[in-house]
Amino acid sequence: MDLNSRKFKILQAIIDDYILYGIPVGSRTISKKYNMGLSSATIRNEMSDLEELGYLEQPHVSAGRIPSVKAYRLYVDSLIKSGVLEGTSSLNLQSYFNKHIKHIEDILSHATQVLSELTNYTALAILPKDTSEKIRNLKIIPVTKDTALLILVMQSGSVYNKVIRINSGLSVDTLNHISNLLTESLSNKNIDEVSGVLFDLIKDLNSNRDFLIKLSDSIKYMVNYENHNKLTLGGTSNIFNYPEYASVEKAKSILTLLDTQDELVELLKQYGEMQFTVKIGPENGIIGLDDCSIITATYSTPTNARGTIGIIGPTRMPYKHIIQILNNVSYELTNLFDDN
Amino acid sequence: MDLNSRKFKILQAIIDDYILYGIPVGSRTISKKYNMGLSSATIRNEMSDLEELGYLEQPHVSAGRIPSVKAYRLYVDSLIKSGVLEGTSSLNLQSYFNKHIKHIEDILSHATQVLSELTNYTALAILPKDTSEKIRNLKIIPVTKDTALLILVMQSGSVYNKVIRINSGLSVDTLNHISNLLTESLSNKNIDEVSGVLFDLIKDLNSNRDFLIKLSDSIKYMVNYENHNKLTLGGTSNIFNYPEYASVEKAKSILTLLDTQDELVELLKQYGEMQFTVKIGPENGIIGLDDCSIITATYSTPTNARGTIGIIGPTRMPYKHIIQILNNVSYELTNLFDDN
DNA sequence: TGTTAGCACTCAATAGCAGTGATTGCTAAT
DNA sequence: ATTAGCAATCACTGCTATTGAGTGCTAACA
Repeated sequence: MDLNSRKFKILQAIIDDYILYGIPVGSRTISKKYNMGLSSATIRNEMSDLEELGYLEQPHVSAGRIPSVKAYRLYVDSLIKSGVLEGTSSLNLQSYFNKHIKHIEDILSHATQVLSELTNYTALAILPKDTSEKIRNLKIIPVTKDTALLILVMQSGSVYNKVIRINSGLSVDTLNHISNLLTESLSNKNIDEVSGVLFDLIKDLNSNRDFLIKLSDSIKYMVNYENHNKLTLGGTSNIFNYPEYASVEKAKSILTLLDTQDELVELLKQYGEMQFTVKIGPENGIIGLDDCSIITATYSTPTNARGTIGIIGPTRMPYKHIIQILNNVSYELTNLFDDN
Repeated sequence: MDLNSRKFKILQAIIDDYILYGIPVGSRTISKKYNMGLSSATIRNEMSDLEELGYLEQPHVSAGRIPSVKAYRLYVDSLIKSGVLEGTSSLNLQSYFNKHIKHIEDILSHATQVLSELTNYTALAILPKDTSEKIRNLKIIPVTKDTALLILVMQSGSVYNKVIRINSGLSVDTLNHISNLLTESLSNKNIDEVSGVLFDLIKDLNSNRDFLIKLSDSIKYMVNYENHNKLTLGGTSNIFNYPEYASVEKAKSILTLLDTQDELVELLKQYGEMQFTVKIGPENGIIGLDDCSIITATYSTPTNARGTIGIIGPTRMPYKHIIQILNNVSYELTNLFDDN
């Protein structure tokens, strides 16, 4: 027994119906609504086979059947193979943004907002992390007697800042001097080059050794960790639109996850390797998220750094529709950055 | 008929019991558990009076009674009068923070986290807004041909940054020049003085007029609006700990509110006028938030700018406990800033 | 006059139960 | 290979009876 074309058609009909109504689908429904030219009894036999093959599940014996994760997976794979990811964007994301020039953080926050409105699911995204991005400018501004502010501006316009402790022996002029020296020697260098450059500088200067080492660490820390462990969220409360999360425990578990962020950030980072991912139910690997699907796409900045944007929702999800929207949004997002 | 001391004692017992268990309280419960030395019948009579006075409500005739907003208000007022706000903090917030020097944003975010864990409610806070805060440093860094980054550092170490459009006629050197000039003339000035200083500068320079005006607007915008319209949240999913929000619509409405932020930000700003506020149920004035209480306290930074931190939860709330915790947290928070 | 015991009454909540209907699996006929 | 027919299953619905926590009222009591 294998999955012939008739079985596939029936399975598809069941998935479509279940996605639409969210209640178990019976043989009679398929026979009548999806005019297959087959009686309910025949469908019944096929459904029994499909269950044996692992594509369908039965909540209880007198209920209809619901698609399994395996079925969704088949469905999504065939969708993607059929070219749902192609086609130009009918969406003009640009029009959703006002004309102010914005930071990437603002753009992304806005994009998740838009995405959540378009899909009615919760949207989530992470900022791109670009180790090859070049430093543009560096400045050390004294704040108190023994603290200063380290400000780092990247070529893309990203700004990082961090309070650092300074040796009280360092005068404002010295700091200014170091600041200028560093801007000069670090500009157009990327993060991986910082250590090397500072090492050379230490040799030349032969003073302020500890301070420069600490600076180097701070710079690396800022660029590598700050911002890149933070989820951008949109439409958090959309979760409640679905009967799957009508029970408070379910909703709580997912909202706690969104609150905690860490696990999801890791997931998105991981997914960022792929242009497009669809993780159905337990495929995402997070315990307690077995009945959620996560769909992600990557977007890129002009410097070719890649971030991830996606949505999270119940396993029962109009995959085709959502995939198209997400595809468009990530495409438009990339465009938007190019223009800016 | 007025609220004599016995009635008050009974009312207090009812409130205590209801806060603890969340189910309507009957006369027998009070008579037995709170050994008043009175029979249930007597309590019954008193409860009937209390209902007439507006302190109690009956969900239905054969249920017990629950405290009204008026009752909670009386209870909280008497708590505050009895000096619950005094007494030193037994809490050492400092120990919750690691030893890294942090930005105020990080500290506040951490503080809401701690507060939500201590109270089991959702904590919310806004950053202080200090119009008297002085500018320390200003820098304009070109990013693309026609955009630049405006970076503003305040005396407190707060950093604002914004992408601005520049006239392509402006060279890097000119920008640098303007940047230095502005740092010189604006440092130690507060926001209200920016317009005046720039006006004088325009007269002297007699060029780049439009650019300087735009800069002045940008500066004012950054300091006045950025950051100050953003809620810092902690323990969002704590809402689900309470049977009051077991229904999904309830939970959804409050989470949507937290999502939207605007209304709550306005509220907190307004409450910032007071050292301490307890708004019970409809007293907060937000529609759809009739059955939530909001308790806030102000904290202050070394420059005497005041921010607001608080919690939001169901009307049934252990006010005494929460007020004490919040009082301690705001006190410790203020201390923390002083040390830093 | 305030307090209390007693009692009838109310009503939400719960449990039990029968009926309904959607759906299945199996069998026998086509 | 397909289908009609049928018994069996079982969640769901709606009805009824029961329970029990609670009230208000009245009459007796200190």
